[in-house]
Amino acid sequence: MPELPEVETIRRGLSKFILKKKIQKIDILCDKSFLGQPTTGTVVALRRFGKALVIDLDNGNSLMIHLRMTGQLIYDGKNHTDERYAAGHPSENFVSTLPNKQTRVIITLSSGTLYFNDQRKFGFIKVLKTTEVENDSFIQKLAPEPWTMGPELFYEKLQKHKNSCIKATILDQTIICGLGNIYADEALFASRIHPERKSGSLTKAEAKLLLEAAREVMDRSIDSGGSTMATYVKADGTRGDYLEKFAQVFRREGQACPRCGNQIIKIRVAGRGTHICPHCQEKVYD
DNA sequence: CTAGGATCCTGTCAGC
DNA sequence: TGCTGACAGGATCCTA
Repeated sequence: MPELPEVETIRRGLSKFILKKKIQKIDILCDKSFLGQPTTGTVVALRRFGKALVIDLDNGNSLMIHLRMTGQLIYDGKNHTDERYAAGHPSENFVSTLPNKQTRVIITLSSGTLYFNDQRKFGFIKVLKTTEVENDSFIQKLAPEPWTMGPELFYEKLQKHKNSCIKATILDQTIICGLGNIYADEALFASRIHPERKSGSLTKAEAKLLLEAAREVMDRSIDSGGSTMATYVKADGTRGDYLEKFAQVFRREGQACPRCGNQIIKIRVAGRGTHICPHCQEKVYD
């Protein structure tokens, strides 16, 4: 669920609450959700690699966290009058009482508690040596993010995967890193490209437009504190408002296209729900 | 090697 | 009300 902008929002927000605090105890409520041996240590840094968050400790260990579809990180102050910062999968009940049915890991800090909730158990926390983080198989395979990838390289990559749908291609984190289902749809709409176009059919100009659109939609989301769904809340408990304010097509099927007024429709591409304006995003060239 | 589909898991919602 | 199937802001594994 959380895509790059949400994880970046979490990284920034959570830093305020857990930096310099010591992990005193880790309780694992679901074995599948925690890989490696629990560790203690003081939080010295929060880093992000694509959609993965890494918490570095002063004892040489790091916690790599991937929220996947339904993960959520919630910081709760010592008593419930303190700040609470929740981010990830949007869900009111995730935040209401803690721990709850979806709580998988509880990290007790020198002050406050960090809860890892995850309805579908796809996400995980993994203990790694700090020196090995960048060698982790997932992190190691990540492609550059849209801001650091040049349009020429992006175009080359599209040619290499010329027979797959452009949407599937930009969702592949080993090709370009950071986009998920929301921002893929938004970037394709912004650049007027139909998600089912073969990647190899994009012109150099279109590839450049798409890359720039990816940067823009994610910049905008980070600036507004991530996106919102019924259950999404930011790290400080306030809601991100990307979907409400900025999303043009995602989850807007049946509504009028903000650009041309035609009706936005929902289709299925690369196994994912996909939102397009069939008028703005013509399926040409195939 | 690429491309597409199934799969991990829990919960919710639409349609009988 | 109760059942059923589809679907979900992700990534990996298996197959052809």
